[in-house]
Amino acid sequence: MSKNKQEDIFQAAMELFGKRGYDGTTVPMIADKAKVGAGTIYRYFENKESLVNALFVKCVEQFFDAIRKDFPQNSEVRQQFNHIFRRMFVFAKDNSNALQFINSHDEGYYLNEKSNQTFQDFLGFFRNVIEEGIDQGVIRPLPTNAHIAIVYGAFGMLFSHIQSGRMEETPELLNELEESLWNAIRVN
Amino acid sequence: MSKNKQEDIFQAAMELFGKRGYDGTTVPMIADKAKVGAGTIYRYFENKESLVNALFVKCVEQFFDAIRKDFPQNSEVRQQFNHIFRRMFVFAKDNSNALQFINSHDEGYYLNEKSNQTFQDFLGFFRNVIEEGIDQGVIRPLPTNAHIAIVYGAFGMLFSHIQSGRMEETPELLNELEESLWNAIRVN
DNA sequence: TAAATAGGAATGAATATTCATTCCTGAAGA
DNA sequence: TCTTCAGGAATGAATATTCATTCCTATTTA
Repeated sequence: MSKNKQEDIFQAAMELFGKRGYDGTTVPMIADKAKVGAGTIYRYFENKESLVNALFVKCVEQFFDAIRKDFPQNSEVRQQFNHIFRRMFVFAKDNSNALQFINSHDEGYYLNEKSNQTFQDFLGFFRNVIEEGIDQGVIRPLPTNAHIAIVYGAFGMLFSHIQSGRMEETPELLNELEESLWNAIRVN
Repeated sequence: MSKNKQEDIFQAAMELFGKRGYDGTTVPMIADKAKVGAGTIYRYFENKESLVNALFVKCVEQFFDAIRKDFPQNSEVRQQFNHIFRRMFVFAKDNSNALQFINSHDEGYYLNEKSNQTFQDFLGFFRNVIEEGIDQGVIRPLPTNAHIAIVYGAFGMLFSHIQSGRMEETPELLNELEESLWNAIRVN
């Protein structure tokens, strides 16, 4: 029997929300998977919406921290890009449920102000790196959001293909993918 | 008063599913928006799941047709890429609801065999072009799914940014984006 | 033993689906 | 030409089910 029920609920909700979506997941489903009573969930969260928001913030912050940790603030932009790219895939491998949950919920109508802000802050980190790159003339002078969409959008679908087994993740492939995406945003 | 109720139902469902997801959309919501009685929906579709599947197949086929039409079968791969890229954005502009619906439902647990197959056939079209490009030595020799994920994944998030107004679509930007994505997949 | 925690059956609201009825349209009859 | 009528289409209230949330009891902890 687990000691930390809140964490059990988070894990169960993350998996179910990630696979079936927010509205496709019922509270009793979460309770079953977490091996707690349905009522117990309401001891830890005010309601289903609070749960999904708390979980979203938690997951995005984990992802954000994983990327920020040891970030080479004073290195070349190319090196910073390498850091971000690698950390994204490491996080994806270690926390595939979290990532699947984030990617399928970041536009949910049930997300509150804090959740949306947290996600914006996360993307803001990429924004800074890209703007720095544009200023230095190493990244193409396009709207920052365009570069973010290319890199993060591609990453999302790459992850989904790896996750589902339609593609195999190897160190060599990762090297190639990093170069592909860098080629997309760099000046020639 | 509209003449074609089935089409009214399709349109309403497409918008609502696209914005709120399958489980977040109720049948009465669809009926209201389509301006038909709730029961009428069941004269045209066996149930909610049949509706979402019929709609998914219809939308993907429309998207597929829009891209296949006038496809330059005998041109260079670079030219074929140009064709696909442009058609995707034209379709996105003219059918934003359809595209939003497709992109948010292509992994839904409620999709049946036919829906999944239709989507795979659609991606298969890209696959052929990319494989041809790899054979000719103009596209990098990576798994085809990797290239598809990069291009289609990036496209999906670019569309989402344009759609929501976070980015403005201009002819110049489109030219740049096409080049960015081609740079991602081409050999250097 | 008192207080806090957990459980899960009970509840009421919301939802998908059904169905008895009404509404239209166009043909038949006067 | 006007009226009647048949049958398919449409409706939305009614039903059966599912769901989020509550609440009372049992269990654990201090």
